[in-house]
Amino acid sequence: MDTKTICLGVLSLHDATGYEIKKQFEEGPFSYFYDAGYGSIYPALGKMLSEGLVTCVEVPQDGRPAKKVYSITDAGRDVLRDMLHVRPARDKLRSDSLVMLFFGHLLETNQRAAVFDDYLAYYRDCLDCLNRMDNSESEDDRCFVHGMGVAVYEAAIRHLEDNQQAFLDSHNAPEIKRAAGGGG
Amino acid sequence: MDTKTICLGVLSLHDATGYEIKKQFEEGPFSYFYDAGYGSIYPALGKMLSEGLVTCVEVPQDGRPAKKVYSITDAGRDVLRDMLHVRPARDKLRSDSLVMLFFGHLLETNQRAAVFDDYLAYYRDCLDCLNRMDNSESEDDRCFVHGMGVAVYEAAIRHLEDNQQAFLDSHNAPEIKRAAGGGG
DNA sequence: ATAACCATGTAAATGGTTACATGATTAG
DNA sequence: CTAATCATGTAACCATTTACATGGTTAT
Repeated sequence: MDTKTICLGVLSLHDATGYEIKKQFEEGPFSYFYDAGYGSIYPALGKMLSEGLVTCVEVPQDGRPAKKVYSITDAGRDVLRDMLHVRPARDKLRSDSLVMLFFGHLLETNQRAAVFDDYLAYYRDCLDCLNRMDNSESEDDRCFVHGMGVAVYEAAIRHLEDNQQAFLDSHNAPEIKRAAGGGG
Repeated sequence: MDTKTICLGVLSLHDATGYEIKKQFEEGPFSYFYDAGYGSIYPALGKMLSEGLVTCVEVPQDGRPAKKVYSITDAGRDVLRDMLHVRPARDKLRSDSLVMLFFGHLLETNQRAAVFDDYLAYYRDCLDCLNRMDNSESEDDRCFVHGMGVAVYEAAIRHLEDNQQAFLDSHNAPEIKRAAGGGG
């Protein structure tokens, strides 16, 4: 599943410019499970235009470069449908922050705490972002996926909050850890 | 954070072959937040060998190609430490399955149910895999990250289980949805 | 027989990020 | 004045995936 497919998906919901599609990945319902930068969106749009999967209307604007509003075509809808019929790849998560926390013993105390705090703040932002979204107009599909993101972010935040003190303490006083632990 | 860094991380815990490193990404504690194939692991190991970050001992075996057991060097530990001091990139999740469920209305009823079932089964496998792991020898760092994976997978599974019926029903009978909903 | 596991590696192709290039408007 | 937002696009670089290449052992 590449940038082309996901752009086609966004356009199947409503017309959009490349700029607006990016915002969907940043602040919209896609933010939980997909991301793409301008460097992949614009070329994808251009390619699909040449393939007849989308059309484009240039809307001149005062003082700004013309907006290019893309719309999906019937051929585009067919291709999107086909793309949704291939076996999905497994989910792929890559988390540099978790790598760092995993090797937390190699960091200084304050560095480790900073990484932890930033990570927690980051997840809170993600959750806020999902919660800010107006879901009242959404189909059930979208509500379900949105709810999945909320559930996962909440679980992550809860784990971070519940274990923050223990995680940071354990590095500072390893002897105490052994003495305090019941064992078994 | 690239394959080199994460391989170095694995080797900082214990010596390993490329094959064994891959297994760590598949079934080990890294499975939640990192993945890499042979196509990136072997070249990374070769490059690090030439840079003096790791050493390699060839262990001949009966009937099989010689095992190459890699060990991290002091220079390797320094580089790893440095790599852990750059600002971490944001987490990146890519989920084809959620894209499919998001556009579930474009799939046939049985296809949609199949994607859903496979996704739930996949998450259960992931959770089982983490739970099978022996964590008793692990440091607190590792336990914390392991616990994060468990918490997130459990939340995802709960959401999938709790909403499966409603998700599938909503597509089959959209009129009923409207009639049943209290609104507001 | 067949599949899965052990074990390594390369080359081509794909895909994505980052830096570059441009430039007006609006809010602080 | 500065930063952010709106708005598009290319080129170079980087990283990863996939297919290819090899081949014995063990379990079903």
